[in-house]
Formats: sequence, structure tokens, C-alpha cells
Amino acid sequence: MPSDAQISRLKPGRRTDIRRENERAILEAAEKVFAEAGFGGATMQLIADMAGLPKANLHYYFATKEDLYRRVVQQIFEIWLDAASSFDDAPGPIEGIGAYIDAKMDISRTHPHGSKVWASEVMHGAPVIQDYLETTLRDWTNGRIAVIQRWIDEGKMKPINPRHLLYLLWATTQHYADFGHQIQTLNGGKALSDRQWAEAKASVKDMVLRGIGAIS
Amino acid sequence: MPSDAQISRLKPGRRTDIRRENERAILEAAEKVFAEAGFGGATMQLIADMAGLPKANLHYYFATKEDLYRRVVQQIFEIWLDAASSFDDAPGPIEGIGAYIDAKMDISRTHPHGSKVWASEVMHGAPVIQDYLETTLRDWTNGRIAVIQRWIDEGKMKPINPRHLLYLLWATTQHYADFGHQIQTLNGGKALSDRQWAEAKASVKDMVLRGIGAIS
DNA sequence: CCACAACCTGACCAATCGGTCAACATAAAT
DNA sequence: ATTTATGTTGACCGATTGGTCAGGTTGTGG
Repeated sequence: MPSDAQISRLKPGRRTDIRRENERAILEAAEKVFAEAGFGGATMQLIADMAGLPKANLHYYFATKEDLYRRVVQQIFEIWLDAASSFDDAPGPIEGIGAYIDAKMDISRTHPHGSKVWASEVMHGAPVIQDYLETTLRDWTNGRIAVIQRWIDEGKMKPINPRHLLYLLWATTQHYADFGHQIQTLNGGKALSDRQWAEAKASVKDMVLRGIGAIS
Repeated sequence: MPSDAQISRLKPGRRTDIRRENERAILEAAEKVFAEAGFGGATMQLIADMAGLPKANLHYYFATKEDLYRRVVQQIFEIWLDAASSFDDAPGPIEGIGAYIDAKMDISRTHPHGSKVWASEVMHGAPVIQDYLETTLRDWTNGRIAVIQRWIDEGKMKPINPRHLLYLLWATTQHYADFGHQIQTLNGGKALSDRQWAEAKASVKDMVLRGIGAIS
């Protein structure tokens, strides 16, 4: 059940700002509601309440529930793609994969809702972002596999399967967002502290980098 | 959208068999529908159709949608707990964690729907299995952490953080079920073959066991 | 100041869904 | 054979939901 904390929403006078500000508030509320209730369980009324707008006003900015949902999914996808820059200009796996883990873990902490919406979307067969998987994500994946393979050829890491390394990285980093509730419960009901997050990041980096033979 | 392939359902004459067989067909259909549509998106009508029963008959065996859902979630949880036996009587991490990865990966292949339902349940804040997390799962987790710590103390693996190792194991193994659609898309739209599954299991075990210093 | 476009919203509607129920069918017990 | 408990089902209902719309308000360019 989504908490009923309302998303802050300013009321600027200028026309362009009104549109930008309302769309931002709606998207922020929608991300949270879709994450906590799923697409089918989410209601436009609840999103409207959390954004501090009447429901009819939502449909003025986003024609349908699907439109709104699609925007939320695209948002987290773009954030993840940006985080991939850490990968490119790195001299080796310690820097590249280490920075990628840092970036993905940071996103799991700052954007847990978006991560859950993405997970839910994929679990349901990616009905709205299938084309992204087949184009952008596939290209991105093949590019990183090539980079990892180069590091292997250069003897900077063991000859592991680059594809399954990527899956392990995605799975582990996103787990801290998608299964955050389970982790919190196993942490005595308390959210991970700054120190515990740092410990998590260090642990993941340590195990992964040793697992691929980049460190001993 | 769930595929409309109907669950096979026999029609035995004996009373006890009728109950058992119908409940089995309903649970099998429900697991698939809940996984593919989420709790909110699933409809009793669709589950009934897939089980080959009229909707009213569902409510004869399961009073409410929540009752049916709860049974599905408990089912996968028990399957996972059984898989943990691999952990206990192992002399060290190579055998124990290796066998655990094998078992969890096998479950991801044979019970992908159940895994997704569990993931969805946890992502939504575990509204129906919160008590399981706080009791059974917590006890189980603490028990395995103790086993791993013992292996560390005995010098059989590096002093990594046992809790985050468990999270990495859960995340990675379940990823092959929960994100199976994404993996399939990145595999040219084809489900992983037997050979590819074996490669996945070997890759995960290789990276993890080296990551914890159990192998070099 | 005026006119137009953008923005806002309460009331409403058709469709869908979880769940109920009364009537009926069948298998097992007596 | 008769009774009884269990299983089956179409029809139905109240509640909820996504989406619409007519009429109003507000900002902005001329």
C-alpha cells in the first residue's frame, strides 16, 4: 500500500513552468505508486492525490494510464544508460566495473521506485518497452561485452563469460532496490544506514572484482 | 498478457482426488497469471479460464483472491527453503555454495513464475508474507551466515561479508527467472538452451566461488 | 483592455471485477 | 434406495476504475 505522503508541488505563475512543474510532480508520484502497487494495482486517483491534483488534471497532461506508465519506465532506463559512461573510458576492469557498480548502487539507493517499475515491466513481458530491449539495450550490452572481452584479451582479468558478468552486475546492484524491503526487514526493520550502504558497495565490488580475477 | 494455454486438468471420480486435482490446476494457473499480470492485473476470470473451471468454482476452493495469492507465494518460499539443505551438510564453500547455486538456478528454470510472484510481493512491501520474512527467513539467514562465518574462520574462504554474499546469491540466481524475458530478448528472442543454462550455472559458480576466495 | 490559448475541475459514464447465491448434479454413506 | 455432504454453475450485484466532457479560470500576446 503506497504511503500517502504528498509530493511537494510548487505553483509557479509562468505558463511553461506550470507545465514542467505539474508533469514533474505527476511523474514523481506515478513512479512511487506504480512501484508500490504495480501497474494493475495503481490507480489514477491515488497518483492524483499524491501529486496534489484532481484526477481530471492528470488526464490533461497524460492522456492515458499507459502513457504515464511508459514515461516512468523510460525515465529509469535513461538514468541507467547514463550511468554506463563509467564503463567506457576506463583503462581496466578495476576502474570500469568498479565505477559501474558504484553508479548502479547509488541509483538503487536514490531511485528505488524506478528500479522496481522496470523490474515489474520486464517480469510482465516488457509489454511497453520491448522495442528498447531489442534495440538500445541490445546494442549497449554488445558494446560492453566487447569492452570486457578486450580486457580479458589484454590479460587484465580472467576469461569469464562477459554476458553472465553483466547479468550478475545488474542482478546484484538492482537487488538492493527491488528487494529493499526484504533487506530492510533482515536489518531489523531499519533502512540501511550510510555506513551499511558503503559496506554493501564495498562487499559487492570486492566479491565481483575478485571473482573476475581483477584483484586477488 | 498471459498466454491463454490452458492448464491440463484431469477429471477423476473420487472425491479426495477431485479436490486435490482442482486445487492443483487452480494453483498452477494462478501462479502463471499472478506472475505475468501482477496481483492487481490478475483476474479471477482469467485464472478460472486457464484452469478450465467456471469462476464461481474458484471461489468454492479459494474464498478470496488474496487467499489464492497467499498460497502461491507460500509455495515458492517452501521450495526455496528445501533447496537450502544443500547448504547445511557441506564440508566447505565449494560444495555448499556450489550446490546452493545449482539448486537455486534449477528452481529459476523450473519455477520462473513462482519466483516472479515472490519478487512482486516483496517489491510491493510484502503485504501478505511480512511475518515469514521476520521469522522463518530471518532465522534461516542467520543460520547460513553462521555457517559461512565458520568457513571463513576455518580459512576455507576469504573474510567477505556473509550477508552480502547471500544477497548476491539470491539476486543473481533469481535474476535468471525474474528477468528471464530480458535475457531471452538479449539471446535473440530464444529461450536459453540446455547448453546455455549449463554455461550460466558454470559462469555464476565460477565467478562467485573465486569472488569469495574458495577457488583461484 | 481584449481575445485567444492554455489550464483546471466536478460530475458523470461505461466497463470491469471480486464476490455471492440459489438451484442443481454427483458421489459416498446409511 | 434414500439421505447427505460435496462439488458445480449461470446469473447477478455493488463497488471501483479509466476515461470523458462541458464549462469555468487564468495567464499571455497583441
